[in-house]
Amino acid sequence: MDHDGDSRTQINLQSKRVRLARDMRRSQILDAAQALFVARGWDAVTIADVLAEAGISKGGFYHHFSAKEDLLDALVERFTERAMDGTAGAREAEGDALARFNTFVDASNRWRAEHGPELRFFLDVMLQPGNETQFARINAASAEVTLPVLRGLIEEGACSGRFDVPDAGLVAETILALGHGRRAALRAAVKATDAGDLDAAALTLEARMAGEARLIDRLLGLPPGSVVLSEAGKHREMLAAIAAPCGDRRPRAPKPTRTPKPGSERRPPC
Amino acid sequence: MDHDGDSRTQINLQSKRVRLARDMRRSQILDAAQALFVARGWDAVTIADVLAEAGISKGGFYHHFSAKEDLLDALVERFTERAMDGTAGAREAEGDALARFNTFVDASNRWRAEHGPELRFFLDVMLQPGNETQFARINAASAEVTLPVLRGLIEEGACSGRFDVPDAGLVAETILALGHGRRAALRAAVKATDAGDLDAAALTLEARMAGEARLIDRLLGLPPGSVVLSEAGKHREMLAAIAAPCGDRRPRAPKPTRTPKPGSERRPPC
DNA sequence: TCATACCGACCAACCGTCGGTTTTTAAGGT
DNA sequence: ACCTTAAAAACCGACGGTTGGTCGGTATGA
Repeated sequence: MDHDGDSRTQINLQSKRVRLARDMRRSQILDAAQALFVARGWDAVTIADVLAEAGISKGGFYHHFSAKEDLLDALVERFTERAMDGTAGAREAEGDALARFNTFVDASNRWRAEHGPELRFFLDVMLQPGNETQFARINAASAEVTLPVLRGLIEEGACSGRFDVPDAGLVAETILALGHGRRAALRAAVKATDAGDLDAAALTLEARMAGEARLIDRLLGLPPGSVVLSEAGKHREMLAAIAAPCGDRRPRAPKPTRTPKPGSERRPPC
Repeated sequence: MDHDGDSRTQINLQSKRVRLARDMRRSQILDAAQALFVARGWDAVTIADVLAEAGISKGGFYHHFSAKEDLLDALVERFTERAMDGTAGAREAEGDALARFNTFVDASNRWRAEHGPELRFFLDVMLQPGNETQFARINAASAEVTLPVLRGLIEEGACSGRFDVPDAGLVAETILALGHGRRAALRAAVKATDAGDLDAAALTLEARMAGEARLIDRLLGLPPGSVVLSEAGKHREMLAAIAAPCGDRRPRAPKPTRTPKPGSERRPPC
């Protein structure tokens, strides 16, 4: 590398930044990055943006993360780690297979309700165009954790004769896939809730969940009404929890992909 | 950037490149891009790569496509356009709802078998890390086309009393989601086939398809064995069609994400 | 005093633009 | 018919500005 070699000799004079413990800085950077991804999306957020938001230099950042991608991995890991704790206790519930199944569903629903804002991030942001990569990873990580649990539950029910299932793995996978499609419905519901139409949104969601429950009944070989995905009115409060926690609306990033405007302004007034 | 600033005055002397009709060049570029994406993945392919592969200049490229993203859109459009023609005829089949359903499934299976190489592209490439964006688009476009058809078929069967279905849309969505999960299985099967273990791969696939069929039976409220996803041995020949058409193995792009090696070589010897 | 958190100037590479050139097509004049 | 002229479209490749990532070096807590 042969460039002007003497400009580097200038001495750093304004290092007023504090020195933090490793995990502190990491999570601080993670928080900053997550906030930015929420507002703008993966591609539209540059490393420089994260640097500014976190208040750290480039060198500092690359001391903790090896690449922009690494940021995503860490984000996913943090999320799934937290999510696992939420539903881990439901594994050793009591009762027969069906009761345990319903308990598990209820636990994950409850966890979802309690983590509204965070969920909104992975619900709202991941689905906006340009974030498919993150979404896929989150999804894969999530499935990797929940699929074995679900399959275990179903297999157990099949062994005890409570369920009538030809292939537990396939059924578990299908149920999970069902939830995958639900995201779109949830997204629409959140949107409607934001627009003030909570009742209609809750009703629609409730209908979908009821439909799903009946499908799962069939998949498990149970009479209709066995599986209960939600008590009445449960989704209303869940929607309320997920819906925008602050009064301010998001900036509505109008640039899902890379900005092709090199003119002067690069970012809309947030 | 201070390099020789007057180099522009040199006159282009070697314009030996032929001039092609609009659609010709477009599809030529598309072919080149597709081949590269197959080999390396979305992020690892630069515009310059496509330029070189297609034998066209940057200006020429941007005369036909507005951005790299546009390339993907065009690719998706071209694919779905071709795919639609393949199964369009199956819509007006004869017989009762179940027979029509089976015909539809059979038609799409047949189409899949006939377009092995192309399918392999969307199967093999889209699933490699870093291609989630394309995969999501392909998937969305595909669903947008096939979901209404499937739902129509199911609704019709529900009206005629042939099917027992609470929510046709939900069931259609679930069946489609089933196919989504199947991709992973197919991928594994293709891999096994490449490794020479065609029999085992076909057997595994056959088992999965049988399981799926029984699930769909339940979803549609039919007795077991009604839905037929494949005649015996059908998957063997399909696998054979999909499996690598050429004897040479792909370069196995070792850099799914951006290459952080600025040393000297940027691309491994292909 | 030694590891490590941290800094910021720098670099290569990339995408997309721009002024310009060449070829084709269309129009008009004779 | 033929030539001339003009507009349109295909095509070129050097350049600008931005981005992700590197590197030598500094500061600080244990």
